[in-house]
Amino acid sequence: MKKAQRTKAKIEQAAFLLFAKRGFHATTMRHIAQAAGVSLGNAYYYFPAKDDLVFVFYENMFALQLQASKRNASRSGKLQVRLQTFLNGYLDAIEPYHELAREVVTVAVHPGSALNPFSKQSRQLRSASKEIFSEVFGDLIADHPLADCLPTLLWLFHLGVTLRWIYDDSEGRKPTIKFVQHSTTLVSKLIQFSRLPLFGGTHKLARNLLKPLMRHE
Amino acid sequence: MKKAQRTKAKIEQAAFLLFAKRGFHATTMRHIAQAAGVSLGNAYYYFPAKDDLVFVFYENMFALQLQASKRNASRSGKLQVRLQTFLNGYLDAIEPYHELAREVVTVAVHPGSALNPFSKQSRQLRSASKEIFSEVFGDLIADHPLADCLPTLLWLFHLGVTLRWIYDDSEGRKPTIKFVQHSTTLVSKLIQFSRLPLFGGTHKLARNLLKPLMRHE
DNA sequence: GTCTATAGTGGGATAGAC
DNA sequence: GTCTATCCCACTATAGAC
Repeated sequence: MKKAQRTKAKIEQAAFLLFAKRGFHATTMRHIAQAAGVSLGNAYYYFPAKDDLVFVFYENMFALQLQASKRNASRSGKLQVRLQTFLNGYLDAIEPYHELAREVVTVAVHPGSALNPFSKQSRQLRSASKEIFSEVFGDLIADHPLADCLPTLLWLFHLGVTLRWIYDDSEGRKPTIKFVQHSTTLVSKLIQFSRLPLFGGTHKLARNLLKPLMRHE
Repeated sequence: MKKAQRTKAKIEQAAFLLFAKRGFHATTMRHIAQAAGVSLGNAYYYFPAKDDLVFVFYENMFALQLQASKRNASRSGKLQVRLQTFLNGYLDAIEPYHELAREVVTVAVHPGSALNPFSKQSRQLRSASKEIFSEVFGDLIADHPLADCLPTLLWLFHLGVTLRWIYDDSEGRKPTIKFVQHSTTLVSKLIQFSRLPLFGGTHKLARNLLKPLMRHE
């Protein structure tokens, strides 16, 4: 391993520890540099902005989520139950980072930010996430008239759940659990209903709406 | 008018001009104080944080939107057309602030921020907005089984449209226009469909989902 | 209560020497 | 690649004038 890589890794490790311990805002670049045993300027050499370190942290959080979600996913049963189980597993996995997530959205939502879920930089993460929805729920949606759109829709839905969770400052996240319970029911009902010929006219509409979200892939 | 009010207004005016000219980030408290002809300390006396000035600016944008939207709203015709006209008027009204809006979301989305659309501080704005939806579309939804929820739903929808607009960096905002066209069609179809007895079971679900959003009012 | 002036803290980011 | 020194800015503190 090259020296440069080691230095970079040291800075990342120090940053992650401090982020987890004190949050993003309270962790300064000076803290990170000191904990990593490098100069401030050197930290900036590898990470031109603090947000870049946050992005790497965010990528790691996602990797964690991917693992946990695959583990907890059941491959049989009703769509609603499976969706609920899947999302509950996901929420359990990210629970330790609730405080951090509240801070990260501040940065993530900025249109030019790499952390923004629609950004070019997070394209890989996004594709990987959609892939998971397609794998885990593929058997249930394969014959659906909107089969090509559903992974994207489910990915959007999971973003919504994540947002609800971020804004949930209650003790046991009961409101989020309730939200997941009700929204998965609604979503699976809508998915079922949309199979009916009555909704034939809305399919093209839905596809048009999602097209821009699918363009980067 | 008291001297204090005049000073406060001076600072606000200076801030708004500079925000519009250079953006939030590039405008420093020193600039604002200097342009307003007051000391830095005095600016902080009235606005303890820069974000407080941003919030007042944001409130103003909203007031503008309310006026424009009421002006442009047609009171007859199909729901889809009326929704589309309404939203297009809204988008025209906020168009001059597109650059600024991109910056403001960064602050607004933070769960603890006053600018966050779900925050306590913006309760009045939120109620006023919902009130508008209820006034402008009241005749079409009065007899709907979900009549009590629809203003909140439409308000959420308008937030979604705003977000789409913020992320639209194209020249003439064509993608947003398209989005409004398609999404208003989908939304009005869903509102129509949800009148059918077939959907009786989903009404309680929808109401449960929206309950938390309605609690602060 | 309103306002100025000034000095200082701390943190993000950069320049330039080595 | 790495460091030191420096800049700029949000924000605080304070002492005092009106």
